Amino acid sequence: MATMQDVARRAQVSVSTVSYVLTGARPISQATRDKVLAAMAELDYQPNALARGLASRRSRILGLLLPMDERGIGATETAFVTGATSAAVAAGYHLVLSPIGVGDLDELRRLASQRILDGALLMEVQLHDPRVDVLREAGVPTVLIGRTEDPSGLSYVDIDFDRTVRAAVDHLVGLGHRRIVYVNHSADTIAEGYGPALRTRDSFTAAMTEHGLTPLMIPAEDSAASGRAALASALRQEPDLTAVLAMNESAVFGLLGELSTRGLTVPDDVSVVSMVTSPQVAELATPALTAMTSPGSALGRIAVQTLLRHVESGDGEIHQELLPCVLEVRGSSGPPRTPAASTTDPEAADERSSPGTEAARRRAATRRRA
Amino acid sequence: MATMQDVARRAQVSVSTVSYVLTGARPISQATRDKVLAAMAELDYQPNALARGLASRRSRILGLLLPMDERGIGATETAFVTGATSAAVAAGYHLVLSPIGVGDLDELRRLASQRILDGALLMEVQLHDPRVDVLREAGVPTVLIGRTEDPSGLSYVDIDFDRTVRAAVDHLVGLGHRRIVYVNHSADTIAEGYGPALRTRDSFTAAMTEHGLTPLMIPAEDSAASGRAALASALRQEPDLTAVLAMNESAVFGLLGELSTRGLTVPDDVSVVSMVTSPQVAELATPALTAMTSPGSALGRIAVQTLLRHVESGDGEIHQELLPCVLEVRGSSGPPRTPAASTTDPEAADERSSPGTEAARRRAATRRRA
DNA sequence: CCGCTTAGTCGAAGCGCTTCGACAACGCCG
DNA sequence: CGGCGTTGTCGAAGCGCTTCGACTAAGCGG
Repeated sequence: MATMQDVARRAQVSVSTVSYVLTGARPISQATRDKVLAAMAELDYQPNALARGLASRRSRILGLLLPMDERGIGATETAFVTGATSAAVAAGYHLVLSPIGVGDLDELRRLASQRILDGALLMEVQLHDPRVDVLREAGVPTVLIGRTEDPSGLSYVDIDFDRTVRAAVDHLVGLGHRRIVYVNHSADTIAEGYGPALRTRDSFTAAMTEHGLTPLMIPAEDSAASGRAALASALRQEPDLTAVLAMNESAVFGLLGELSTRGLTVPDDVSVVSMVTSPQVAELATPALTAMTSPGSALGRIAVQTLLRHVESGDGEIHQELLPCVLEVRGSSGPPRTPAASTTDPEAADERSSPGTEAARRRAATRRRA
Repeated sequence: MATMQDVARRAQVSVSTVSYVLTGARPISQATRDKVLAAMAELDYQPNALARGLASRRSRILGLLLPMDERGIGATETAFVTGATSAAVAAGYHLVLSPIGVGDLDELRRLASQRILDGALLMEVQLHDPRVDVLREAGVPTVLIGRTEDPSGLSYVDIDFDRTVRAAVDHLVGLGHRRIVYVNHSADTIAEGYGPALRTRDSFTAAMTEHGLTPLMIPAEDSAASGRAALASALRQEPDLTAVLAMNESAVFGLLGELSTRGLTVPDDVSVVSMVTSPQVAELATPALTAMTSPGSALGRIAVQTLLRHVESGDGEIHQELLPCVLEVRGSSGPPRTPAASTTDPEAADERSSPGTEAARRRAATRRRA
């Protein structure tokens, strides 16, 4: 493995000159630069990142702290990661993921205090996230993906849950739905301070109230079984419901199963809209789910650029940005059968639907199997 | 940030003594050790990983090279990652994930030649994986998760696809199925050299043949739509099929949707077994999928231990190990309705099933909605 | 033509740690 | 009791790089 010494010798210049060619910290004449670059190429020289980091006090490594629960990493997070990675690489940094959640504070402390990371991106941020304090104590510049309860003084990027929920509600209300139930994460998750669950709950309540409708929220664990239970509970509390808005990807599938078990069709009897769901997952369902798609890749890019600004300018000004999810209408949402009669004959319901719509087409397809 | 100098001064010993306390490279008396440890605690000393790495030529960082396609990381991979992480941390190493696929060879080369990693774990290994060569050239010890076509001279851990497929086939044959179709990944994926797709294909053919049955394999893209198409194609080629074995998680859901659309029930009309599928995903389906659960966490642990043996012993002997997935019977598999008549009256089919089995119970539950 | 800035290069001093050789002090053996 | 292997500690020499001060050679306005 060639060192800078070798390059310098071969190019007949001093080590510092080679360094300046690499870093651009001082001007180097074109002739010298060419000699040095040629020597590097011939020796297949690669700078030793550790030595460089030690001398410059900058590792050029960014950490993405990404809790991994047993469910894995969804397409949304993946988009975020790829967006962040390409932004980091473009800036000459490495982006490494570390599966560190709020439970692994010791490992985080090690990572942060050992000066391995120039900066950190925090995913799955909780309202009171101890990781933020650990990083601050260690003096590691940080950008949050999500928000703590009081994010003042912290840079973050996050989904604009308020606009997202409102867009979803508007979509359903626009289709004619009045009885809409919101399936959220579990009560425990909410109590534990999971921001998205809280924020969407509040926005849902506000949006429904503004439309003059009564908000009904049902919590559900992140499991299919719990989704089934949630639907049962929803139908008990609101037998006339015509639409479900869900924040809980795992529960949605159970919910769809339960609808089918009860002989209710989607979207004829009940429309289903899933929040913050990737196209790939939405397409798994039959019919495919109308969903709010998250701007994952853009969030990742913005987060890295913000972080680098902090890293390179020794803590620049804070930057806070919210991006909404965009509505993608698929087969699971359509006009309600009739405002009050959810048990009407299917043929009758068909009469009042515009025959050319996607929803109508799907409904017809679904009926074929009856 | 305190340095080793500070600790040495405070403990009234030399820097090297402090170092020996930390590394244990030479014996230190208990009294001295205590003084040093006390000083470290008082100063909240954390060694600088970069300096340590530079001096010792060992970064104590292991890389997990994990391609991220748009679908994200499944529960299987997650289990692997957590298993690997805890093994690494237990050994005093950091384990960082890097989303590097076969397309990011340049980034991999940077990472490998810059001496940041002591070793690498390679996931989603292809039969001819260029990453292996890059790592070998850079002299980075590597353990594969999966296998290249000719893995001689390389350490790896992998799923024992042969035993896994045979277990799945045995399960179905044991239930009485004779017409079993295998839904694999796409022809492109196979052509591209995706090991699991090839190996399971071959094992399926062998297992079926040994049972005196005719193997039928249908390729499918990793999407629900393609799963639907695959089922349609399967029914065209083998109208009497009673069971589907699937290697393709995304396609399974489309396949289930298509079964339902055609009025075929699971497992009454068709049994479905999914390969290398996590319990979490299996539970998303209705009924929950009988599946082969991968030994993810154990694979991760073994991989790291193998890698560390290479790292610490300057390339020890190679280690190759295969672990099978274990069968978990859920609601999607049961005895076939009748060997030849797939359109028989459901009540008649019930006559010949053992009434106490889980499968029978589920079938009864399913029929309730008719 | 003089002093001044600017471009271009070099040497040396670290960055914070590991590791090697040296050495003192201590039993322990015959 | 003299030589010898252990044990415990120290000082110094790096690891491969960045960066600072210094120096030379132009370039330039007055």
